[in-house]
Amino acid sequence: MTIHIEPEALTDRQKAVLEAALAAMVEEGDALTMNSVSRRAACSKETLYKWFGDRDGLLTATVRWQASKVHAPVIDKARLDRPALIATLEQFARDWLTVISSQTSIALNRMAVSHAASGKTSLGSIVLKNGRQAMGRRLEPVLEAANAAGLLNITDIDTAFRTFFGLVLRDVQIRLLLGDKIKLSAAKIAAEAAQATQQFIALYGAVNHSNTKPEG
Amino acid sequence: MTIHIEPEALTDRQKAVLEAALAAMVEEGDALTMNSVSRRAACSKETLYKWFGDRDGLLTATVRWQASKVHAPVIDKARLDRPALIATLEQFARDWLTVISSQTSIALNRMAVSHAASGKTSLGSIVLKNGRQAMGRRLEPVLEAANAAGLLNITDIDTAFRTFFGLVLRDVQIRLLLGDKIKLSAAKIAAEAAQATQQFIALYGAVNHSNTKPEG
DNA sequence: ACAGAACCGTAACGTTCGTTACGGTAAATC
DNA sequence: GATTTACCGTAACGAACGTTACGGTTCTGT
Repeated sequence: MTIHIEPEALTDRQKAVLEAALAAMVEEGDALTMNSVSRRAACSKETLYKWFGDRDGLLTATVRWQASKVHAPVIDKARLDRPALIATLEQFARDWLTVISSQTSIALNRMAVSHAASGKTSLGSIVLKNGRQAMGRRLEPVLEAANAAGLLNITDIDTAFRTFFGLVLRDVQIRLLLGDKIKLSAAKIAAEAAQATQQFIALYGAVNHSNTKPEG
Repeated sequence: MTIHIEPEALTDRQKAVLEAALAAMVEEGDALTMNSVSRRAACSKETLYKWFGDRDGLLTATVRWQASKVHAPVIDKARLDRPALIATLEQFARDWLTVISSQTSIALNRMAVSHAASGKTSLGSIVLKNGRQAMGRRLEPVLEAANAAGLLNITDIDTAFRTFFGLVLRDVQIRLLLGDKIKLSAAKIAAEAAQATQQFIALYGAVNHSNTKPEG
């Protein structure tokens, strides 16, 4: 029996427990046990079961809790000229790379992938909805606005977003998930974000005023 | 105790057992048991342990066995003009998308991701070496040849490959790993491969003779 | 034909871990 | 102050599964 608790309806104590579960996920991965979580949270296993039903409910609540914490910053489409568009895309790419390369994101994605392998796609769909899909919902209005402003020349918004997705993430996410040791400094993230933006503009920019090369 | 057996030194019977283990991976994921494998392979568990040491050894041998089966077709760099380059890149992208979207590849990558979460990076590095890295070793000579022939204008081969990686795979791999139901028909794969190639040429092509748009 | 090895099928062992149950404590409610 | 509620810590139960052991069968070499 899995219990559904909306993230908004969580008490402070419950949030603290989920935070402990999150830490356990990061450090132990899918091998985390109800014991280790209860020890970390300094609570009894009985409480875990009363609040979250079973192990699956605890994992789901933890993923939902983490998802609810990530708030997409609002992007202002007020004055959208070419420099503003570039700045927005770069910021977006930086944020994205930063999140993706965080230990928390890696642990959550690994957990969701493992669950998807067992037919339990609930975690997978949650991560998908709050990861890739949330990014799409957040960026697509910007692309549409840029399209309307004559800055971009996009016929299919979804395809354009998926292209931006590929240009930003490249092989980073899969390598991180597979345990490849990558050191992504802030400078490197900024450089990758700038390059991805440059390439995206080169592909979809309506008019290219600069002679920038794809790579510097 | 994990036993190492080179894939070339496997008997036919052992290959059949690993094939059964592979099928078990695809159908049961990480939840596969020594029992299910032995039942599938019609062999005794004692044999599994004698041949592969332990569960981890069996999984590793299975991944290595699958990896040894995938032979990278040789790409002829003899006559490399622009149409030949485009055809090569498209073929490469098609093959890649086809492999990535296969049930076997999905199961193996999921297994490796799960293992990486437990600190066991052996499977992850194997999959990485035979996936992303093998693709790089295979494509980079082509890019270098195209560069030398004046067809492409690449300063950093590795970065260019990672860009191609992103343009081809986009969000497909992570969505598949997370359990998203995507139906990738041969036609769709061909279209995506063509588009990725077109975009790659648009970014790195030395001279653009055609007025093709990034998407059609 | 016969000895030995290899292998199959099944049973048994031990551990881990999810789940439940229970006694004890502290705070809240009346 | 008594009672209820919520929670902690620990113990105990039961199932799943990795691992090992064993008797029976087939294959191999001589």
